[in-house]
Amino acid sequence: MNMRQLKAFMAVAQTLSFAEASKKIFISQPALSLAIKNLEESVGGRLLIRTTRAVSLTAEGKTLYEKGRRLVDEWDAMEEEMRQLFRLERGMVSVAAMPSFAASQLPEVIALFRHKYPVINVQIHDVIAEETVEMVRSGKVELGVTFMPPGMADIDGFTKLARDEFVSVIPVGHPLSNRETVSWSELLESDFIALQRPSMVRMLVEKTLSDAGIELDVTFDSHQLATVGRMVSNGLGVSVVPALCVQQMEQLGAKVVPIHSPTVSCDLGVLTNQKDQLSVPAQAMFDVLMKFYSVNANSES
Amino acid sequence: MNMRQLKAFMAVAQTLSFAEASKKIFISQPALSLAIKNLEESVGGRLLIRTTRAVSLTAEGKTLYEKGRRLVDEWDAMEEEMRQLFRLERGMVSVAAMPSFAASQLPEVIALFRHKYPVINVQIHDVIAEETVEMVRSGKVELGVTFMPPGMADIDGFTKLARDEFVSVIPVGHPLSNRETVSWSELLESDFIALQRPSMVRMLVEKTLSDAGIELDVTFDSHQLATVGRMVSNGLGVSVVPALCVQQMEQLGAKVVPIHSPTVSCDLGVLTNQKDQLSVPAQAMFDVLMKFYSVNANSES
DNA sequence: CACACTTACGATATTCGTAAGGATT
DNA sequence: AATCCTTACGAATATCGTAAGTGTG
Repeated sequence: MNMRQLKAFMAVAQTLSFAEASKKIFISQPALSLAIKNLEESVGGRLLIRTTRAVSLTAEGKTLYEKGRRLVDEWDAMEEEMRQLFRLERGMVSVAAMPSFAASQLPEVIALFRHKYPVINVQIHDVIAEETVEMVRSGKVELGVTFMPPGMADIDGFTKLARDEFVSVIPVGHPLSNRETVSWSELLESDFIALQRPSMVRMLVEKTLSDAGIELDVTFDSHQLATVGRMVSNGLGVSVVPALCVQQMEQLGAKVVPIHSPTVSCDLGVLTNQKDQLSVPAQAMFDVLMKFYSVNANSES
Repeated sequence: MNMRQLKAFMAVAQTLSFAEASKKIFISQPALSLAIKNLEESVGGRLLIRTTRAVSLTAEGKTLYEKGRRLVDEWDAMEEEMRQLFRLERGMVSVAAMPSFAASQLPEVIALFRHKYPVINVQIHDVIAEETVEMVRSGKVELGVTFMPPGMADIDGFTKLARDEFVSVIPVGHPLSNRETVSWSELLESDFIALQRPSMVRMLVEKTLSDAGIELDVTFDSHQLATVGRMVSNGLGVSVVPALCVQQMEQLGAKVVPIHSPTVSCDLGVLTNQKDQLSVPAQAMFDVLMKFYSVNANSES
């Protein structure tokens, strides 16, 4: 007994005619006849009663028809679903991203992805950088977008998207707000607004400054980048954020100025769990991310 | 995609090894390899990740494994059930029988059937003769055992089992109780106990007597043959029943004596719905019935 | 080198379509 | 005679097993 035979039987059971059924399933009528014969031999008895003028089901045939209908439907649904999965006409991809990325570039990336694959669902986990790593490692998500801290650079499954140079965020009207660049020492003459720990951005800033022997005095801190931006634009002080967030900060009404001495920089990239191969939708999302940054890089050069 | 390929995939998914899986499903390992390859081509992408040392499932492979497990289980169950149906290792037969048969020979027949086919369930409908015919005609039961009234002899789907000559039932100690035979006129000198209408037995007795110009005066009547028998054995009167019921009447303590002038007789037989072929269990029951009566006929000759 | 999967290839089995046969209306 | 299913048979396709190939630990 095989699926072809069962489908042949179902077609005959529905039409009660070998001739019609054979057209329905696109085989010749003798081929159908043979398929039914073999099916009957396989199960050990008659399923159909053929008189020269009419075809009907035996009691056992009726049983098989009832059971078979569900099975064939499920089979076809499964087959179609598998094809859809590979054609990206169905499916889901789960992505974790650190807040500074989730709030800045990610919506654009998702819009691009969604435009290209309109029926693939995207599950975003907006979590701190450390948890992004953890979620990828544990398999809760397939992709994670985060900064790769310079120290732990040899985790495999990290693909660099771009190098990010941190920039200062300064209120409009502040003495430094129209400068081409500012130095840390100039910046720290104003009150400093930082992200609350634990935060990768906060950590990178602190580490760079402490390496350079500069002391950071944090006047205000907040969990949300948007709050930091708003505080700056209201003149409460200055801050430093990844270049990722330039647009966001400007929209919040603050000025953005590059910093030097020392620069704070970090690699932005995609994490994947190397022991699992990416699903088709995850690979597609990965490609969209890569393309997004390669296009951006080209436009900048 | 076909069932063989799916089963091959399930085996690999379970063992995570082509070599082991191939042993499990009794094909060579290259044949398995090819089956998986073809399955992957059919669905349009990779289901398994093969490194030289380990096999694992892709995300899509996991989906197929989950869906496929149910489907394969249901398939195997269906296949086995169909085979069991034809091997009479599963199934049911529904039989209608008129009360005089249901209460006399039927238990023996069922015991024989059950001994031969211990797992086939038997559904008995103990109904009056007219309803036996109706239940077969409407398909509620596959077989009906009843008398075929002489008038409507050309209903097809009737197979004669035996000719039944009605006998008189007489209390022990009654003047006629030790006779070889009795005539109707002798019998009707005593009070007559009959089955209540509607009853095929009652109808046959009345018809025969009225054809012979004999008037029947019914003193008592009852629905149940057992009650009639008990009433006779308690000396309330005499009755006439099908020869089928001889044993039952004797067990109830009455004497049974053949009658003549005129004899009442009728064909006992099996009704089937000619437009439906019998199911395997119904055919088996039919055969048991036929054998039961051919053996009985032989033993009497 | 050993192990595990893939590819190559000839043999076997299955399935197919065309043509002919048989039975019923 | 027309219709419908079955049988016959050669061709095409699929599947199989053996043997050789490939890549990794």
